[in-house]
Amino acid sequence: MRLFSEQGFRGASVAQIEAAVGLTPGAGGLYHHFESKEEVLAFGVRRHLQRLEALRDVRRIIGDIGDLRAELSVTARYFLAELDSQAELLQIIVAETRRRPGLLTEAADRLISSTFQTFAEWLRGAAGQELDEGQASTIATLALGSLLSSRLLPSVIGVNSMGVDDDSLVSAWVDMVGSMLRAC
Amino acid sequence: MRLFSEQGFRGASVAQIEAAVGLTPGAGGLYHHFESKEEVLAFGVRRHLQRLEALRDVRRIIGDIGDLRAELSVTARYFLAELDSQAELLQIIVAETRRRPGLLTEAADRLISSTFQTFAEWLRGAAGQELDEGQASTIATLALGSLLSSRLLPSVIGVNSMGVDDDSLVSAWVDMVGSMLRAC
Amino acid sequence: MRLFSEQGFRGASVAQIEAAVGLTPGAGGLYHHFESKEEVLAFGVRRHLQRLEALRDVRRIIGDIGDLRAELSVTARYFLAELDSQAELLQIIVAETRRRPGLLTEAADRLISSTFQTFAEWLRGAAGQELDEGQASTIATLALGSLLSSRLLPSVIGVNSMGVDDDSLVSAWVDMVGSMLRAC
Amino acid sequence: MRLFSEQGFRGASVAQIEAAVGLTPGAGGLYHHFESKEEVLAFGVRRHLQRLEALRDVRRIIGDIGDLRAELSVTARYFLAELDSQAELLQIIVAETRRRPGLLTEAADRLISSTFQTFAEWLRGAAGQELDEGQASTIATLALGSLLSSRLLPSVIGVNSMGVDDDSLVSAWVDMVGSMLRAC
DNA sequence: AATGAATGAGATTTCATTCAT
DNA sequence: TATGAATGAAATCTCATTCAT
Repeated sequence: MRLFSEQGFRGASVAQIEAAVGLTPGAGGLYHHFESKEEVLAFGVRRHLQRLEALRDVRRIIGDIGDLRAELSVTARYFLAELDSQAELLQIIVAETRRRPGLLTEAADRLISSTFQTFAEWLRGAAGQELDEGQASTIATLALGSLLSSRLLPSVIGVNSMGVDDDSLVSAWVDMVGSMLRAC
Repeated sequence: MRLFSEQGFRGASVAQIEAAVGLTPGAGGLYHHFESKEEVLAFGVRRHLQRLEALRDVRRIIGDIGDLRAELSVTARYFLAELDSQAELLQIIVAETRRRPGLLTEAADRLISSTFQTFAEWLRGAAGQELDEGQASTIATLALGSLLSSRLLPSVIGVNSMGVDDDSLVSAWVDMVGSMLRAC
Repeated sequence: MRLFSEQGFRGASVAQIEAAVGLTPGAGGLYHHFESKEEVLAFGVRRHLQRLEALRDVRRIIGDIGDLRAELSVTARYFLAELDSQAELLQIIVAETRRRPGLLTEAADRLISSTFQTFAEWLRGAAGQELDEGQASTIATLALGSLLSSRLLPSVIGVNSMGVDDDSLVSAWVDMVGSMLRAC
Repeated sequence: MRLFSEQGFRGASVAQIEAAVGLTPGAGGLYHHFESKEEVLAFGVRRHLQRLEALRDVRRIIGDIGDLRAELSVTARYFLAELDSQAELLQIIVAETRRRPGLLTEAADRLISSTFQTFAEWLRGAAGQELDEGQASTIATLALGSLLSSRLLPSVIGVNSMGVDDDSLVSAWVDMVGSMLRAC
């Protein structure tokens, strides 16, 4: 997965992968363990998603805190941690999803879409009934999107534009989401 | 550029490019016009950046509107338009910058970083002196980041998570930025 | 011919040749003057051989000097001059004859074989009847061969082994050939 | 090496080399054994030079014979044998050194220059102190040059000018070198 | 389970040559 | 006569995959 994230799926040759795990490069030893190069990626993606699952179980344990601001803060930090722990997968998804949809759209959904949806639902719960589905979606899109791109910019595009540290970011983000909720 | 954005730099073969412009694929006709495949990308990037420049000139014409909310609204729509008109370039940047920094980091800076910085400066002007540099950076990161990822998700990752339309998005975004400015 | 001698027949591209004579490289202008790249070489070889002919006419003018040592000295210097004036042709012959016999074996014969034969005949005349054909051939082979390789080594192989100047070389060569003739 | 000597480095295609060793032509099987076509030449040259080394070890065994004429005769035959056993290398050197100096100048030095120098030194030993360095160099140039070109003409230029057999050649050469030494 | 060796397919690039203008 | 443009053929090299050992 490191090789795939650094060099892309085509760029990472089977020989490199073999060398990286201690097999003789170019000898085809990989094919005793995987049917094809594509299967290697599929396996790696599955394993990443399992780790993600584990992380989410932990999240469930934390459960309700009661205080909205605290809850938002934990959510932000948790989402950023998720992105960081899946940085390799994120890079692979960003670079390859459009060209290799089979494996990766599901991963993109599980890593991103589902998070957005879950957050939108949670927002509706937290805000009472006053928030309709469209409003919740909009807030979720803006709120999680801002966190997502704060990770995408440096890790994927290589642009560390503003140099904002995580504490300031999360704190401002909590205020921001809070005021959006209040405004509805 | 279409081929590069769809299939990546390596994935788009010279033969495909030749076929796409009406040359016999695989006959090397491309090399009468460009020194190498890399030069084709370089040229395409340059042309995209020139179009961006033109777009920014138009932006300058709009100038001050006076009303903060209207100004923010124009800014949001303008930034989204920029991203849309450079969708191909954006996809190429996202997929290739880390592997082919030579050509693309400059493009990433011009398309993204500089926009973030300009917006941060504009924020300080709009908010009076009460906004320090760090605060402006944080707001810019969150605000533009949320718009950026609303475009990145569908066009690059292929995830159209929430189905929020642009009008709702911009309207919510203007409220959001407005309240962040007031909060400082 | 300069390009052919420096880069070989294949190595010198038609585009380079065109550029060297002021035509647009790669535009095929050469084909208004020659049927093919091979014809260019053929023409160049012919022109070189004509110059050689001219040089030999000059040689004929000198004619008999009467003194054997003086005659040998002139012969040596003349042969070296011939090789120097045909240095380009010599390099082409050495590098390409085996691969492109059509054009070049005739040139090799005219530049080298015929010189050897003429010299062998001259030797028999100069030595009286005591020299049979085989002896004359042997002496010619050794004598002209030594001069030939003194030019081949630096100009073709790029080895300037011993740094012997032409005057010493010719003087020793005259002694050498003289004593060989006397020995028979 | 046969292909390189017959067709030149560029002329001998990787596919031909593969076919010549029983690999499927054009399948790139060569690259499992060599990094590049150039490496194939480098390896072949190294191997030829090793054989040369071996031949020279044999030469050392012969050592002093005591009789000058016998010694010269052995030297001539040995030098001719060296050239014959390295005929392929010699052809490659002659055709390619100027265009591909990296690999071949060293080979040219080892095959030719060093022989010339060694012979010049040996001459000074054999002639007593009466021979200065310049004289020795001149004699070596003429003497070995004549043998060298007797091989270069047929094998490289394809001109078998005079049809002199080796026995006559060596015998006349021994007389020739002997008289040059006496003349000093 | 690992490897040395091979191969078909395909990549980028070069180039002699042709041709309408 | 010169040129811009094109093309078929071939060159070097890469690589995923297979297979006997």
